Formats: sequence, C-alpha cells, structure tokens
Amino acid sequence: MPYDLLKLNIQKNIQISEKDLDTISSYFKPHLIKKKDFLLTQGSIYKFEGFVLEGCFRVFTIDKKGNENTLYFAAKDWWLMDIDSFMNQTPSNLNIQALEDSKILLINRADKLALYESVPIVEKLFRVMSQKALVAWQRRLIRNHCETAKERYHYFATTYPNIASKLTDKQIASYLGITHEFLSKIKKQS
Amino acid sequence: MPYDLLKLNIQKNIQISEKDLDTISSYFKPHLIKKKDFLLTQGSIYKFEGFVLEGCFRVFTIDKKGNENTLYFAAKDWWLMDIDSFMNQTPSNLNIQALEDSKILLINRADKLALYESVPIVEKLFRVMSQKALVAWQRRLIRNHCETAKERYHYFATTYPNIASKLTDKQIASYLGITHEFLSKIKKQS
DNA sequence: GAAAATAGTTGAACAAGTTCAACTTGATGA
DNA sequence: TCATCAAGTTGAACTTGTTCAACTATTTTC
Repeated sequence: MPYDLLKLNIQKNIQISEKDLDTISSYFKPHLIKKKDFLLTQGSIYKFEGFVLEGCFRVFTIDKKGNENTLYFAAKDWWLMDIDSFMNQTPSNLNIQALEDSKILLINRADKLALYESVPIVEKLFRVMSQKALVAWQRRLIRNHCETAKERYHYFATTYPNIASKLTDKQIASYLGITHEFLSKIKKQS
Repeated sequence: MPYDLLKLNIQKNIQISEKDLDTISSYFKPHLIKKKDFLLTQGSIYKFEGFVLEGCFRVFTIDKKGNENTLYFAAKDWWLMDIDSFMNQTPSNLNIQALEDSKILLINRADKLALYESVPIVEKLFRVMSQKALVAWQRRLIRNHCETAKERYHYFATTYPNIASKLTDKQIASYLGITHEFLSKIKKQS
C-alpha cells in the first residue's frame, strides 16, 4: 500500500480515474534513503522526481560566500524536484539531503517523459501542481519583503509545526534567510 | 498580425502545429488599456489571463501597513495572470495597473477552460510555462536572501534594461523590497 | 563511554536598511 | 502658464540583522 499516499495526493490536485492512478503509480519505484545521504548534489544532473512517503528532506544551495540557503523542506506527502535541472538536463544548483531515514517514490526522467505521453492527464496534474507551487512562492517572497525575521519565524513554526519540530535552528535560519545567531536571539525575545 | 507575437511566444515553450496555434489564438481578444488604468484590483476576482503586446504593466499588492509590494512587471511578450484568483475564483490579493498605454490579448475564464478541453496541448503549454516561472521565482527568493539591495538593484537594471527604463525608482524599489529613499542612496554610491 | 564534532547562546561592534522630515526637481493638468 | 502633485534627494536618528569570538550544551562516532 505505499501508493495510497501518492494516489490521495494526486486526487487532491485533479479528478482522475482509478485506472490512470494505477498506471501512474506503476511508474514510481520505492527507495530508502538513509539520514544525511544526498539524493542530489550541486553540479550533477537531476534524473529523478520524487514523492516523499516517510521522513524529511532539505533542498538547499550553497552560494559563493559558502552560505547555505534552504529553498524548502519536503516531509511526508510532499514532492521533491529540481525542475530546472530535470527539464533542461543542466547541472543542478541544488542539494537534496535526507534529514532522517526516509522512504521515497522515484520516477526517472525517461519514464516521466513516457508517462506524459501515455497518460495525458499527467500534464494537467503537473500543470495544476506547478501553478499552486507558483502561488506559494509568490506569497513567500512577499512575506520576505514585508515581514520581519521574527514574524517569518513564527509564521513558519505555526504553519508547519510537524516539519519545524524535526529541524535544527540552523536549518530553520537558512530557510528564513537569516543567521542562526540571530534566530537564537529572536527565540529568546518571544 | 497581432497574434504573431503570441504564436512565437508559445513556440518558445512547446512544439506545436500551426493549426493548434491558430485555434489557441482565436480564443484571445485584443484590448487597449490606458495608462494608469487597472486590469484588476485587490478584492475582485480575476476573470482573464493576458498576454502583453505593447506597453507595460505592474502587478502589486498592498499590505496591512499600506506598503506597495511589486510582484513583477509585464512588458511586451510577457504573460499576466493571477493564478490563485483565476483557478480558485477567490478574491484577488493583487492589483494590475498599466504603466503606459498598452495593448493586450485577453482570454476569459470560460474560454480558457474550454481551450484546455479542445486543445489538449494547452495543458502542456501552461505546465511548461508554470515550471519555468517557478524556477525564476525560486532564484529570485535566493537572490533576496544572499544578495544586498545594491546587488539586487544592479542585477535587475542590467537583466531587464528595457523594463527598468520605463519605471520610476519608487516602482523599482517596491519590486526590490526596499524603500525608495534607500534606493536613492544606493544609486548615489555607485 | 570518552572524544570529537556539531548545534545553540550570548555579547560587543558593526553594516544594512528604515523612518521621518525637509527640501528640490520634474511632470501634469485646468 | 501657473499651480499642484508626485518623484527623487539628503541627513540624522533609529531598528534590524550580521559578524566574530568565546562559551555551553548536545549529538555522533569510534
């Protein structure tokens, strides 16, 4: 039954037949990733797309100054992808690391392209998912512009309590775009 | 020939037949928008998607403190949409204003939904467009985290010189997420 | 179970960016 | 063409967040 979670997730995005759901599921293969192992490292080409069944991942870049910058965390029921690298087959700017022992469903690039062909509704699925993600990213940027670090921290901690509880303050700080020293001071204040 | 630009734009995203291009184009209607007029205001529901043929638009929100926050500018050859409001038929958080007299192709919501049905490749078109946009938003957030306002200003001014030249400093500042006073000081330094 | 590495705390000095207010310049419109 | 209104400039005081360094607490690892 590892595919139940995937199927439910898909149904949250589009209306789809059981048959199509089964076909889509059959393309995804379960994998176990150990804590601290990398699914992707900066410079390599991302050849998979993933759906998290258990555990938690962190997606981040390292800039010129050596600072880690977390794009997002992916826990159970979240998707993992480096769209840029996957679409264009260019070296990735991202690192994807398991924060704990994790279980994930993966589809490789050739199979994904085949899936778009054989199950046309998959285009719609990823269109809808991408558009929802786009809205979320727009909102996050706005929050970055008009809220202080303290406000952003509390938003994150209350919106994603189950993810936040798995993370170190250093990881949270790299997601908020502040230093971990400053996060420590924020937490002391409140 | 107002549809040539639209067709070229679509061809940059996907491979598509002339027939499909013509069908898609037929759903879009040209409109003129006068300088300072609004295509959308916060609180109303967005019923159109647009493609800019001439002129320039600004997409922004106004937060609780009354500060304007610019999400993006859309000049010739750019798309204009409030995905959130359009998809879910919820009141929009965005304002879309013409910065100069502009010409735009619009498709209304019912026609857009019909278009997805009648020309299936439109799903792929918007899937690809959304994924590209997503990558751009992710990069912008990272830049906001690891670059100073000065670096972000120069990145914007050199990456989009033709858009930047149409804008007031106040509008640029609201895009960068800084005050216009500080932008003035940045420009003086360099 | 000891040693080593990593995470978190705190303080002082600093840099980046804001706020407010006063002023100058430029655009716009009756 | 004069008056008005919005855009841009500048300075001083202030707030937010950074840097670096020294320290403590907590995990990891052998």
